Amino acid sequence: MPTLSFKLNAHLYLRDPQHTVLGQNIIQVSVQMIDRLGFEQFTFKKLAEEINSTEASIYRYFENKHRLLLYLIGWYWNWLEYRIDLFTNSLTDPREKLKTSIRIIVEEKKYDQAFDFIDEVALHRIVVAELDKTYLTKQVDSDNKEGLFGGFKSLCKKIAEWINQINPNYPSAYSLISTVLITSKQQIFFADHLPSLTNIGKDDNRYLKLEQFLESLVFKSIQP
Amino acid sequence: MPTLSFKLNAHLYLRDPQHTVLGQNIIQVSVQMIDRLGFEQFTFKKLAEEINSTEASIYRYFENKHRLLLYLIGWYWNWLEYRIDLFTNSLTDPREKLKTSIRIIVEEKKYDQAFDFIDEVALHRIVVAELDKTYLTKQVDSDNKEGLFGGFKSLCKKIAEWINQINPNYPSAYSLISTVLITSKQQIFFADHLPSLTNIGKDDNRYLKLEQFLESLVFKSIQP
DNA sequence: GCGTTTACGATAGTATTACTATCTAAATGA
DNA sequence: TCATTTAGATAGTAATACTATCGTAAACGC
Repeated sequence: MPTLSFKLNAHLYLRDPQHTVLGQNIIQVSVQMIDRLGFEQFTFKKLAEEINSTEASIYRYFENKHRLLLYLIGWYWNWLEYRIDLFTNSLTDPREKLKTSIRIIVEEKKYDQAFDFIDEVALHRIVVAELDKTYLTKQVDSDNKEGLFGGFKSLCKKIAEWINQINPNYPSAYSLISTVLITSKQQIFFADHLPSLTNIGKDDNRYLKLEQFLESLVFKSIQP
Repeated sequence: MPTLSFKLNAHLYLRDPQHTVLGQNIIQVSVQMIDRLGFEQFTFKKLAEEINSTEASIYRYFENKHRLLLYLIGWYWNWLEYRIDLFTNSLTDPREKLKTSIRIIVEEKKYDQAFDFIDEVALHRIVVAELDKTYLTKQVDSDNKEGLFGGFKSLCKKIAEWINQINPNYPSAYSLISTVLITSKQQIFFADHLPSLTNIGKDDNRYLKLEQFLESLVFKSIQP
């Protein structure tokens, strides 16, 4: 199986981390560390120690740690969209495409061999815990102008268009799908930490329950 | 009209800010400042300067700024629940109660004279922008054990019970209502900053559109 | 094969943040 | 009146999020 890579918005980084050993190291180890420490406790200094490099060297790749988070989560959305493309490719019915998308959005993530040096399982946990921090900032407008949220928007648009094919009169396709994308992470977080805010448990079939919840939410909502 | 106050979980503060002039000042001015600066840029030092007090004095009321945010947002949930109680009190049909709740959750907030020294309009903007930061932390579990999220949970439970009265077989009442509570803030944020993720605009009838989106989401979902 | 760019490690330094500690004065209250 | 509570004043600390400069080794172009 060939190794793939995504072309991410060039404003996300100063030097493309996919092209060098140090860059790949930064990505790989930062995923582990943010997953372990949480984004607040994670610093470039700690990362530098772990990869036997220096703070200054990391700053040559990323302007700051917020951009690194945007990069990682941007990568995640690209990866999700790639997977959705992969599995909807052969389908023609937009209902089937939508259903498949929801399954892929929700499904328990496994390590994807097609992408070296990214631990998708840890990255998924990062998205669950840190996603909202990417846009809940005072610089959201300037970040957005630079296109740093392109991955999320692109995915949203793709699925919203299928919804509009199913029911052209449904007026809230974008709201519905952004809600689904975010809720799919949030409900997992609640199940783990604030269980009285959810009906999803900690058991093995949590992903199935979540899928049923969201699938019914979406298909009932868009029904004419 | 009498002035009311809420009894918040005592773990939220070290000294009850509602009981002293300094405390009330801390609350009132921190709402203005967090609204203006955002939670990240807001510091106890800046607050102390603005109210002509000292950092040390503020630390006598709140252990840290995260607890202050939890306090303010806890206050907000209490206020929302109080308003929902006020308007559903006279209703008997759980469908009506649910519908009214959604209206109150979504509605454009106005200054509430019943509560001195809290600017509900600014506080609502804080909830829109900062809510997720209250629980997306590494200490969420210990915060939760201390009951710091009680306001959110209480509101969730109340509304979930109405859903279960309407359709006892709907299996995701808690997930649905926590989704609605959070989405109601998120979609406003998207409308202001990431408009391609929502169908809600910046226009005057945004609250009406949001209400229709969420009302249809909820009632179609719980239909047997 | 020689000069030049590039990459990166090493080191130092800075303003700010999020506290903690201690001391004193004024107000309160029994 | 005396003890306690409350808060202002001041000082200090470890950590964070950078910025700046320097030296060197490898790679790259011609």
